[in-house]
Parts: sequence; C-alpha cells; structure tokens
Amino acid sequence: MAGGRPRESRVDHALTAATRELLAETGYAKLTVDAVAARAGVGKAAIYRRFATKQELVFSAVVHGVSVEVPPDAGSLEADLLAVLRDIVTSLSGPALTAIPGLLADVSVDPGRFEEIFIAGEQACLRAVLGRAVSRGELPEVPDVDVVHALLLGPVFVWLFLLRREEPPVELWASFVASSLRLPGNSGPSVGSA
Amino acid sequence: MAGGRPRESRVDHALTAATRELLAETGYAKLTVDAVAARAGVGKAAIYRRFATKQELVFSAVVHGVSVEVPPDAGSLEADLLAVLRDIVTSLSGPALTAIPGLLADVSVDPGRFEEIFIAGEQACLRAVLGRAVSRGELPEVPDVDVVHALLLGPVFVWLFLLRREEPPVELWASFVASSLRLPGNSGPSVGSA
Amino acid sequence: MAGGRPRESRVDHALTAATRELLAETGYAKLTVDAVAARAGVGKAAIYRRFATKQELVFSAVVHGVSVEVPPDAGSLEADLLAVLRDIVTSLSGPALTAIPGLLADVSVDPGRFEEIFIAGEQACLRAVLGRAVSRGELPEVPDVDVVHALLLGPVFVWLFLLRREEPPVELWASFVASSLRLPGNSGPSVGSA
Amino acid sequence: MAGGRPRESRVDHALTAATRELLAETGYAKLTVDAVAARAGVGKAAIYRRFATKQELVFSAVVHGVSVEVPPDAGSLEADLLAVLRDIVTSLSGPALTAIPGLLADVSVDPGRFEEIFIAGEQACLRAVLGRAVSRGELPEVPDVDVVHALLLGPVFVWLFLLRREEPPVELWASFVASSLRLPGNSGPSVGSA
DNA sequence: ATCTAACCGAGACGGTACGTCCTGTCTTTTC
DNA sequence: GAAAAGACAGGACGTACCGTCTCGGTTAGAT
Repeated sequence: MAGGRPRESRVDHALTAATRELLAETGYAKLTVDAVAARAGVGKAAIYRRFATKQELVFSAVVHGVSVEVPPDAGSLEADLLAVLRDIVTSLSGPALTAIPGLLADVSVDPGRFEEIFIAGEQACLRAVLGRAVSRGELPEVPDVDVVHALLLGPVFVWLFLLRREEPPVELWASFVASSLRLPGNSGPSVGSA
Repeated sequence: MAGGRPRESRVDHALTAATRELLAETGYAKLTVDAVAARAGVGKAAIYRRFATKQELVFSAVVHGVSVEVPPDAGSLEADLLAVLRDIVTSLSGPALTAIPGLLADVSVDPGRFEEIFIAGEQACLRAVLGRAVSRGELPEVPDVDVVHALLLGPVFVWLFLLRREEPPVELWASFVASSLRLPGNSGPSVGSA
Repeated sequence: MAGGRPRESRVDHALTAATRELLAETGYAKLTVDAVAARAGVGKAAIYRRFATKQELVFSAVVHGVSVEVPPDAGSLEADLLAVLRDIVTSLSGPALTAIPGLLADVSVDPGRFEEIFIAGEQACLRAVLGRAVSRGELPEVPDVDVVHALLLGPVFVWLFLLRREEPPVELWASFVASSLRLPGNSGPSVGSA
Repeated sequence: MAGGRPRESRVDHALTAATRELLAETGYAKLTVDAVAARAGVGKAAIYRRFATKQELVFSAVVHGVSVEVPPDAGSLEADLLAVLRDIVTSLSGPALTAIPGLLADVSVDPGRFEEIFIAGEQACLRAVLGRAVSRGELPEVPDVDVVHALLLGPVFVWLFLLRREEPPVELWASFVASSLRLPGNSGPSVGSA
C-alpha cells in the first residue's frame, strides 16, 4: 500500500532542460518526444509516466518558473502597468516564444491549465496594481480586470506571435492604457466577468 | 502547348465546404487531409494540385470571403474604430476561430501570406480611419499604425483564443483607444514601422 | 469503387528477401519490423498493409516457395518415403529453420494457415505415396495418414529444432517406417483422422 | 558472512502457481513478468533474484515435477516403449503444452538446460529399456539412442504442437517402433551420437 | 473525328512520430 | 538482508498522418 521507488528529480530536470533546448534549436513543430528522451538520457516511459502527451511535456517545460509576483509599487498607475507589461513580455519570451503558438493550437493541452498559468497570475497582478491606483486616487474604482488584461496582453501577443517582431513598444501601450483608464466614464465595471 | 482538362470548380467548392465542416466538427489538430478528401468525395491528388500543404488548404478555406473593405465614415474616430473592431471580430469568427491557432503554430504556413490577409488589410482600413480622424481635426497627426493595430487586434485575439470567450467588449475597447489617442502626446509616430 | 494504385510487386519481393536475410543474420527473436522495412527500402505502412502482424510477415517470407509436389514414383515404398522425408527436410531448412520455432510460439499466427502450408501439402504427398504402395501390393491398405505423417515429420522436427543437429538420418527413418508399415497388423486405419 | 533474511518458500510456490495459471490463461506469448509478479503478490525483484530471465521462470514452473524415472520392466520391448511414450506425453502435457513452443523459440533459454531436462532424462530411460530388450534377446544390440529417441518423441511433438490434437496414438507408434527395431539390419548403430 | 494534355477518384508509396508495452535493473521503505 | 512497490533505460510494436506517386479512366480544346 505504501512506497516503491520515488521518482528521480534528475529526470524532471533533465526533461525540462532538454525540452527547452530542443524548443530553441528546432522549434515546436519539429520537436519529438524521442528526441527529448534521447537528449535527456531518459526512457520514453519516464516521460509518459509524468505527462500524458507531448503537449503537457512542453507546457510543463515552458511554464516552469514563470513569475507570478505582484510588481512593487512604482508610484503611478502608468509605471505599474509598465511593470506588468514587462512581466508579460518576459513570460512570453524564451522557450515560451517558440512553444506557445503550438500549445495554443493543440487542443489536447487543458485550456484550464493554460489559463491558470498564463492568465490568472497576470490578472492577479493587474488587480493589485489597479487597486493601488484606486488607493492613490488615480482611479475612482477598479475597472473590469478581464477587459484591461486583454488590453495589455493582447497587443504584446500580436506583436510577438503575429507580427513576429521583437521589443514590443510597451511604454507606449502603458501610457495609452493608463491615460484612457483615468478618463471619466472608462473605469466602471462594464461587462460581467465570467 | 496549352490544352488539358480544366479544373472542376465543383472540387474547389467541395474542398472549402468539407474543410470548414471538419474544422467545426473535429478542430484543426484532428483534421486530416484524407478526411477532407473523403468528405469532399475527392482524391488527395486533387487537393495537392491546388494547395502545397494542409495549411494552405485550411488557410484558403478559412480566408474565403474575409472582407478587406474600408468601413464607411461613421462620423467620429471612436465610431470608426468600433467598425474596424467589428470587422476584426467578424474575420476571426466562424471557421477561422477554430483554425487560426493551428495555422499560427504551423511554421510551414507562409507568414507573409498570413500577414497579407489578416494584417495588411486591417492595417489599411485602420490607416484610412486614422486619416479621417486627422481630417476631422480629432487627431493632430496619424499615429503609428502598427502600434494602434496591435492595440485593437490584440485584445480581441486574447479574448477569443486565450480566454475562449464570446462577444468581446469591442465598444469598451474602441472607447479606450479613441480617447487615449486623442490625448496630447500619445499620437505622434513613436516606433519605426518595419 | 474500383481502382486505386496497384500494389507494387517490387515491394513484395523486397520484403520477402529482406525478411529472409535478416532471419539468417539476426534470427527470429531479434528481427524487427523496422529493420525489415529499412532493409527492403520500404515504409512500415507498406508492410502492415500486407500483413497484420510481424508473424504473418515472417510466415509469408518463410513459406514462399515451399514445394508441395508429389515426388515421382521411386519404385518402392521405402524409396518413396525417403523422398518425402527429404522434401520435409528441405522445407524445414533455410529461413524456415530459424523462423519456425518462433512462429510456433507466437499464437498470433493462424494455426490453420500454418497447418495448411506445412502439414496439408506433406500429407497429400504421403497419401499418394501410400496409395502407390497399395497398388504395388506392398501394403494391404492405406494406413492412417496423420499417424504416419507424424511418424515421418516428428523425428526430423526433433532432430532439427530440439537437438539442433544437422543432417537428420532420414535413410534410417525411411527404412524403419517402411518396414514396420509392411508388417501385418500395422497398416489398418486405427484412429479417426480429424 | 551468511545471515540476513532467508528466502520465503511462499514466494517460490506462489511464483510457480502464478506462472502456470497465466500460462493456461493467456499463453506463453502474452505472459509478462509483471503479470506473474502481480498474480503471485510478489515484487519483480523477488523473481529476478531467483531466475535470470523470464524464460528460466517459465521453464522452472513447467519442469517442476517432471519425472525422470526409468519405467519398470513391462515384459517386452513394445510394452516398455509404450511406457516411455506415455511418460513423454505426460511430460509434455499440462503447463508444458502451452510453454514449450515459446521456450523453444526464445534462444535466450539455455539449450543445454532444456536438453538436460527434456532430452537427457528420456534418453536415459530409453537406453535402459533398449538394454533390457537386448538382455531379453529381442534385439541383437542396442541401437543408436538419439535416432530411436527422435522416432518416439517426434511424433508426439508433432501431434501435440503442430496438429494441436489430443491423445496421441502412442500404442500404434510403440508397436511400429518395436517391430521395426526387431527387424534384422535395423538395429545397428548407424550415426555418430554427438 | 481524332489527338493530347491535364484533369479525376482511388489508394499504395516512403517516411516519420506517436503513445503503449515489456524486459531486466535499480532504489526506496518496511519487516 | 529479503520483501513489495514501483521508477528507470532501452527498444519494438502497431497506428496514423503527410505529401508523393501511379493506376485506369474522363473531359476539354487543338488539330
């Protein structure tokens, strides 16, 4: 009823590392489970003991260590939003840059899991930042977080994955969003958050 | 030198229809070329005579009839932006909703083609709309189109493909973007358009 | 409802040849379907389009060209039996020598098919030979073919596959069987052939 | 230097029983070591501490209790041969019936071990029986034991494993072999026993 | 009225990856 | 130190899909 040999963390680390390397070298589409196993010096069974599909493996490797920290108070709504935007850019860079389109495409990856990692954390940060703005008196009340979040994350997404360009103009967007939020009539809760 | 049997338009229509049906039924990831051929009552060769890859087939079926019309003058920047946003939402609905994440993922799809259809047309509309705002005196000069485009398209993208929710709050975003663009200091060209 | 590309006989021949080569080089146990495909310059799908399992592939390669000819009248029962025995030895030599134990073990190979090739043909020859002996007056009546067949095939089987020795003493066994059959009381049909 | 926990005989018995059950239920080809361990309520290590390979495990379970006793003098060569034949049939029945083809196929099983149990013992019995016939005056000299042994074992083998029929006609074969051995010229040593 | 070239459905082809399974070994904790 | 439990590396299996190719046959426009 008890024990058995515990899983080796060596394997977990090797898998994460190998997946990220191959993601960088060959891209998501050409990444194969056999190649990951070979690179990690691991049997395929050890992979499928941990992840049900290739997508879960990649997902796990990509989200490993994505920050969910609320950025420190930067003094103003605009500066705070800029910090959130920079975090978003960071979380979409590195291995994620290569993997996310593929993960988004493969239905097999649990949308809930995806949302939880890439959306919920960011929304929590955003909520904190907007709360600070209310405390400061910059905003009369906390606007709908989903709407604002999409307004921040969306442009970065398009810039990186559709236009495939680097260095999204986050300062500009932070300024846009901050200024429009401060205008009267734009801040009230307006759609029902699901 | 000429001659040969002409292609049957029946085949083209059957392919578009079959592809859209299967996209709706099984999603992009589980769509197979054999299934499309079978559903369309067509040989695989007839498909590959028209499209070099599966991605082109899907792309063609999805973009078929996407509007690239500049919306009529609605009287104000905000109303014009709203019209552009609605066009964007329309172009991302229907079969495209299922197919776009997959197309985005498959590197094999020519990024240029994709950009041409889904980006360039929208940017042209946007440019016209922004030009009208300058004529009206709502804006001092035409802002960077890439930046504004990402600001419009991005939130819709996130809403539909990441949050997988329906009916994006386009009125809100149109209002946000219009008001922030009208603020002094936000409208100048600020990053080099590639 | 008709047509489609016909199967290439080149593939069939290449598969038979490759299977036999690998059987000789590595033995049945280490023979892999991938290796056969690679050696034959053939995709695995082409194999599994023809054979449901690895066993059927090997079986087909091994039985290819097994003779089922009734040997010419050699003048006496003993000489005829010797000829049948030599045919048996021949049919169990070559690739079959390596493959038969494995085929026998793998339940997946249809016992009926196996019997049909390796048993029925030999029994038909034997029946003819025994009939000739009756015509000659060497035997009063045709004995039970199953029983005599087992008496001929069995020792060869044991010699080759259990003792793993070469050159079974077929002359001796032919002589034994012929002389015992000729004795009164040994030739009548005694068990029900299934 | 000695000491430690002694091996539990419970494990040995459970292994033999589980192996035989699974042999009967699923056959040799589908028998897995994990299944044996699970059925026996035993860890795999306990198996591999006792047997080097799966084949040895099965072999051990199958040969457990195979008699190697020289049958008592039945009064005549034919009756003695019949007794030997019956012993052969017994040793090939039960779990062995399912396992032997598989054991024969897996080269990994030591041919020496196999020979020792299934061949040498029977040949010793046969040698004794033939010696008794010489003493009785039924035979002028002891014939080549390998040859006669193949003549006895072979037909049973074919009947059980190739034809997959039950109740081999041992009386018939005993009579055949006894009568042919008694004929002049058939009894001399004729091939070199390896 | 041919001839010819490109089309058509059907389906086999080489190749590649998938996810499952099994073997024999190793590593825990428990007795 | 043996036991049960179960993770480990390695590697074969049979399935599925892609994009190409080969059949026999059809359908235009050019001769």
